[in-house]
Amino acid sequence: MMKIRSIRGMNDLLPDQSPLWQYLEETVQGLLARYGYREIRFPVLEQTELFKRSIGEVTDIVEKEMYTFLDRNGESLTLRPEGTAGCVRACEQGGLLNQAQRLWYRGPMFRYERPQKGRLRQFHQFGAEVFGLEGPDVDAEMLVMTHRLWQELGLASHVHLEINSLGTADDRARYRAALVSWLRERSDRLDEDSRRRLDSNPLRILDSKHPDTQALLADAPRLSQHLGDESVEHFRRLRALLDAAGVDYQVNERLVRGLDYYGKTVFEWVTGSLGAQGTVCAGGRYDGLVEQLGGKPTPAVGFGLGIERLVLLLDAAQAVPDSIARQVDAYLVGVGDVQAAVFTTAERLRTLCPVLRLQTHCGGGSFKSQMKKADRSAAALALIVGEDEAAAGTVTVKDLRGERPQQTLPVDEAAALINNTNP
RNA sequence: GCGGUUGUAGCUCAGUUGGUUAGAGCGCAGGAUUGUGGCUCCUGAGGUCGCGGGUUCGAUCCCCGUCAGCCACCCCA
Repeated sequence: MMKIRSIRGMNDLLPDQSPLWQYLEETVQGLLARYGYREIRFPVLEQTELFKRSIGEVTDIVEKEMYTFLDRNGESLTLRPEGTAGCVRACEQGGLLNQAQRLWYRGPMFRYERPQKGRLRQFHQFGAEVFGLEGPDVDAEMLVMTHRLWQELGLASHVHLEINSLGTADDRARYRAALVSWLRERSDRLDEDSRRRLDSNPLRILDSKHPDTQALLADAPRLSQHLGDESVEHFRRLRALLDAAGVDYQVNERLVRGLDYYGKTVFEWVTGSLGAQGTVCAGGRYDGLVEQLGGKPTPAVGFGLGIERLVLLLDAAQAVPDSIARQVDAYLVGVGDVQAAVFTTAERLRTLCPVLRLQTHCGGGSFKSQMKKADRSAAALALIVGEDEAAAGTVTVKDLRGERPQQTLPVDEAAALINNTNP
């Protein structure tokens, strides 16, 4: 019989990897909480229309990368390709947008793409969104916060920040017209993909990887010269705040981002250590989106952070903390016919040592093999209950990693010892 | 959707210019050591050589197809 495999690009997280994910998730969540962000959860599945209206009809995400299918009643549904649209929908529906909100979420996103390093069909993101604040102070706060994250994760030397301003919708429309007419006169020098984008999404031509196209663009009209006073001032103040906070950045005029709803501030944290998919965290301002989805005009900024990419980067940067290797603090073994005593001892210890991660050996086997398992578990302590201990109500505490001598103590005293010595 | 590359043990990989029982290291299980793990030594389990077809006396090896993984393009976190 044919074995069933997981769907392409949808990976399992096996237990050897999950401690690293937990470490990362706890670090990020802790940081968000320290900046006053609150968690929001919303479905993985939404009406297709939501994504078409927010991401943009002619973006690649909507055109060819969405997991879309018909529900039993004929309604078109889509597995979320990103979080912002659903977050806005949920906030609007939940009546949250009549005041400022700092929110975060985490979970799987889905895009029908060819998998490669750092890119999966089901991938996982943290998202943070702020509503009701015009910035640029919150824009800067987000960058200061993510900057702190890299420091806490030990990745500060592996990422750099690129920022740009896309201006207001009007600024962009004027620039788009100027760029398109300029490029059209030289369309014979454009690569095929870029020529196609002339009609669909001309700004994306700016960050084409094609060398000839990049060379051509050197003389093209510049977005920065089409920004209105408001956008220029917003960007200037953002840079001043970053300077004051000591956050290094590069202004990248070619940084345009792929989703239609961005305007004014856009940014990417990029690493060179991950191959072709070097963007680890990216986002920007989207002041028009809430209104576009039927709400009141509401300024907003947000970013997404790719968990898989961050896990890869932690490995590449050798920034995985040693502490996650130990998932069990103590391993309790039983010698002889002492099963009842094993359980009562273990339960007593779990009551008296509430933070102790205590694994009891099950499945029998020789004392020697049980000790071997205790060692392999990476536990710091082996706890031994033999016939003698069972009869006396004691337990033997053996330090597997350090120099402390082995001791046989009444269970309550052993618990006190463990509480005093175990981290 | 296009291109490149790789599929041999749980993992990392040897191997055969086509020839009997396909190997190693790590891991796993047991033992040397009947209440003490790690180090050492011994033993053992574990393989449709991705799948299907073809050539051949004979294919893990050669040919064709197919599937999957990886990397890259496009795009994005």
